[in-house]
Amino acid sequence: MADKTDQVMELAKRRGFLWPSFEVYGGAAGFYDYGPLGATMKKRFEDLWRHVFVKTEHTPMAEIFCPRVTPEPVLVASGHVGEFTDLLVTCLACKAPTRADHLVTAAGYKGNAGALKAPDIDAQLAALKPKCPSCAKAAGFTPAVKQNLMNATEIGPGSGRVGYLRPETAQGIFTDFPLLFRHFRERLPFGVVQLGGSNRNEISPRQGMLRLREFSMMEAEVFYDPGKKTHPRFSEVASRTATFVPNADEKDHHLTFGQAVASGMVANEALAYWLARTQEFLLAAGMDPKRLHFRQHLKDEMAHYAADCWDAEFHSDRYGWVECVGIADRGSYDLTQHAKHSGKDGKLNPEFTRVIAATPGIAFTATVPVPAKPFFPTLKQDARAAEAAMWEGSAYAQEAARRGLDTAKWAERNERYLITEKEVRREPATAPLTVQANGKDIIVPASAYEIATLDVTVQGKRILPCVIEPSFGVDRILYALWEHGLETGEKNGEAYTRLKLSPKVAPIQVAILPLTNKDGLPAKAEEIEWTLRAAGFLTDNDDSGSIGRRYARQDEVGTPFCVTVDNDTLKDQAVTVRNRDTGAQDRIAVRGLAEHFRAVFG
RNA sequence: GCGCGGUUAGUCUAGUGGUAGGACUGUACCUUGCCAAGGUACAAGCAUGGGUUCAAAUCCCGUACCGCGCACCA
Repeated sequence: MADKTDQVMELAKRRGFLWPSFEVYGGAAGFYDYGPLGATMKKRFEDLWRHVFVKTEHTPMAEIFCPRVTPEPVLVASGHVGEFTDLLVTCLACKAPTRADHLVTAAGYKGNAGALKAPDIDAQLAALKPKCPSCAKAAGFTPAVKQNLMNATEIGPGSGRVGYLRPETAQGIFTDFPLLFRHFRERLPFGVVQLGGSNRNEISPRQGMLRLREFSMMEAEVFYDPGKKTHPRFSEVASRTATFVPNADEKDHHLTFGQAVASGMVANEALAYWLARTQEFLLAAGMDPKRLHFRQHLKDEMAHYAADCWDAEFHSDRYGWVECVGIADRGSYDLTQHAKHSGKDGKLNPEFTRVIAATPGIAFTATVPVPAKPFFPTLKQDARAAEAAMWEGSAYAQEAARRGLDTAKWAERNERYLITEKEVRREPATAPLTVQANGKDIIVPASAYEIATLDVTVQGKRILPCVIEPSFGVDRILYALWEHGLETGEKNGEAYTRLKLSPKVAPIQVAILPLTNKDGLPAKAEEIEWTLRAAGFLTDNDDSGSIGRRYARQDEVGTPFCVTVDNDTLKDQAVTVRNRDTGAQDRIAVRGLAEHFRAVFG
């Protein structure tokens, strides 16, 4: 009993969309080749994504391309080196490495050894005293160490510099952030996208296209001022509707994106905007709207740094709801990590903390008590603490705090305003001042301090931008388009398959079919085909078998239009254009054919 | 990683130890003149390694790959 997945995979393999990689050598789990039609469709699909997320996006957007081989420190900072791990021990006698959980299980441990932490593994090994599978001696093992599950490699021969194939494309964008910020002329927001391959050495690749060891991603990292997670064009998407599954009740809510923000279901406007754009893209690519929803991560599923996270999920007959896009408000987590790890002496790398323009109109004037000449000799060891207390208790400091300005020059903050303080006046104090410092009241005599009046101007704010990340799994979505597009039924009592691919991603846009192989029709068909190719269309030319058979072939690979060349064509210079979905036929002049299709394909 | 099931042409499938069969697809020619018509011919297969046996697609063991469950899972 072939279910939809079987039908899709059978069709994909038979017609050149998708092939198991390296099959003549026995294959390799978790890898697929895109065949001629699949590769073309993938390319069109990615170009459609660029159209939505770069070309027609009002936020300034740019595409970059980074290497897949990534030096270890980058992935230490991102947390991947610490996360993708298994435990490994080494035999003290023969130095052969073994996976610790296997060893423990083989020695009789009941339960899930894979869930044991390193100290538990060590304890089990000490108790069970297993033999080394390599040398058969029970000589003991080294303590368990974490073995990373990323695909490791070397950078340079024998240099010992460790690298990994990246598990996501995002890190290249984050590490380039200082350069990108400059490229965008130091203004937020802006977005950077990357399309490319990533690798995860999955323990157990499963479910066809849904869990691969090498896969393609399309990721956008959109950087925002943390205080301004809005989008100027939100009104254009606010009235569109979608199905939301919030973590509060895990039920379907049919709402507009505007309502989802207003009700607080989606954390902020910018995030909701990217959800809407994601929906727009997926529907344009051909996903079934009834089989698409947005599911909010459960509270324990959400990473601790994520302010909010929604997955776009498509519904598959066999697999149920499948995540294919993750849209996360990642806060400033990634930039913070890279700022910390690439910084010196434990300080944030200033390359990652960015000065942005100030909000106008927050300059003010206020007074602050400042030490006069006798201050230090008078107060002696309490002087430093008293000075700080005077500053903190001043009208100036209180006004600054009220306005959210951080005036503490020594503060290690991710976010602070850059201010200039200009002293406009200084007057002698008229009364003693009492401050609390070092756990006691300290009286500062009037002779020991003066009153300074400061003009304060906010020049800008030093921040770590936060980021909203729409991250697309290419292979999963392509699978969804095949499954959602697949239409099986009967035609004249025979099984009939139609693949209703969106014209925007179909690998063949127009098939040219000479009605017969006589009377110069094939030559005419070829001439017409080349006209269309020259106009930029993806075409196929099929003169084999009956016309019905050829329509069926094209329907099966999702070709939206067939052009039939008949004997009349030679006389009237017109062809029949047949619509895949409706079967409708139009007579179109050859001369205007390219223009006709240009209009149809948009 | 553990467990269960599977692997025969491009695809689907028959085949309980004795020459691997069919359907569909494909290609060529004839035919056909707008929705998988017909004829003729051709091409194409037992995942892999070992074992048992006079003889293995078939029985046994290992491996790879595929699917499912469990485990794992930015």
